[in-house]
Amino acid sequence: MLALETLEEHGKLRFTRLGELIGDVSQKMLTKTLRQMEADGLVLREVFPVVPPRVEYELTPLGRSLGEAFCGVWTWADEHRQTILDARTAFTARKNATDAMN
Amino acid sequence: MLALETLEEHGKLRFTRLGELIGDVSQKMLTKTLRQMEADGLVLREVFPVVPPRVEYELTPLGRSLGEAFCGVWTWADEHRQTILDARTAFTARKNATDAMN
DNA sequence: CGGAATCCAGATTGATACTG
DNA sequence: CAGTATCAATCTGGATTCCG
Repeated sequence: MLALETLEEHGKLRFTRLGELIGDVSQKMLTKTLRQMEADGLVLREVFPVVPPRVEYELTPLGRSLGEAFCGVWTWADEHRQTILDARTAFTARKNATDAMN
Repeated sequence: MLALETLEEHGKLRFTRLGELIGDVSQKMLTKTLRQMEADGLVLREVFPVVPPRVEYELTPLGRSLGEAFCGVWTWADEHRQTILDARTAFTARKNATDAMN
C-alpha cells in the first residue's frame, strides 16, 4: 500500500529512490512487493541495460485505479488515526483493570 | 475486512453466526480479529451472562465509517478481480518462458 | 456456545554477504 | 545500482483439547 501511494504521488521512480521515499523497507521486501505488484499488473517494471543498472517502476492504469479506490481509506485513516490510538489505550487500561480483579 | 463487511451487511451477529457468514475462518482467527477490532473501537462486544453463553458483535459508528471508506475498494476488487487473475497467469507464463531460455 | 490454552509445521522477515 | 542467496529468528495460523 505504501509503494502504491508513493508511486501514485511521484510517478516513475528508480528502485533506490522508491525505497527512500517509502522509508523503512528492506530491499528484500521492496523487491518482493514490486514483483508481486508487477505480477498483478499494478506496476510496470522497466529495466535499462546500462552500467550501473537502472530500473524504473511506475503504476499501470490498473495500479492508478487501485490507488484512487484506496483514496477513501487514506482519508479515513488520517481522520481517525488518533481516535484509534486512544481506543487502544482505553482498551488496554480496561483489560488491565479487569485482569487485576481476578 | 471480511468481518467488517459481514457486520456491516448483517448488523448485530452472534459469534458462530458471524463465523458461518464469513465462511472459512477458524474460531481462533475470528476471536483474534474481533478482539483487535474491539480494541481499535471498530466493534462492540456484548456478553449475555446466560447458559449457553451468548455474545453479540456489532459495528460502532467508527467501524461503520471504515466500512464506508472501504466501499471504493470493494467495488474496485469486484470490477478487476478477473483482470488481476489474468495478469498473474500472463506473468507466470512470461516468467517460465524467460527461465526456460537460460 | 464461545471461547482459552497448548502444540507445532510452515510461512515471513531481517541481517548479511555476494554479484553482474 | 539493483538485485539474489542463504541462514536464523520470529510470527502465523490450523488442529486439538479443555472449560464454564
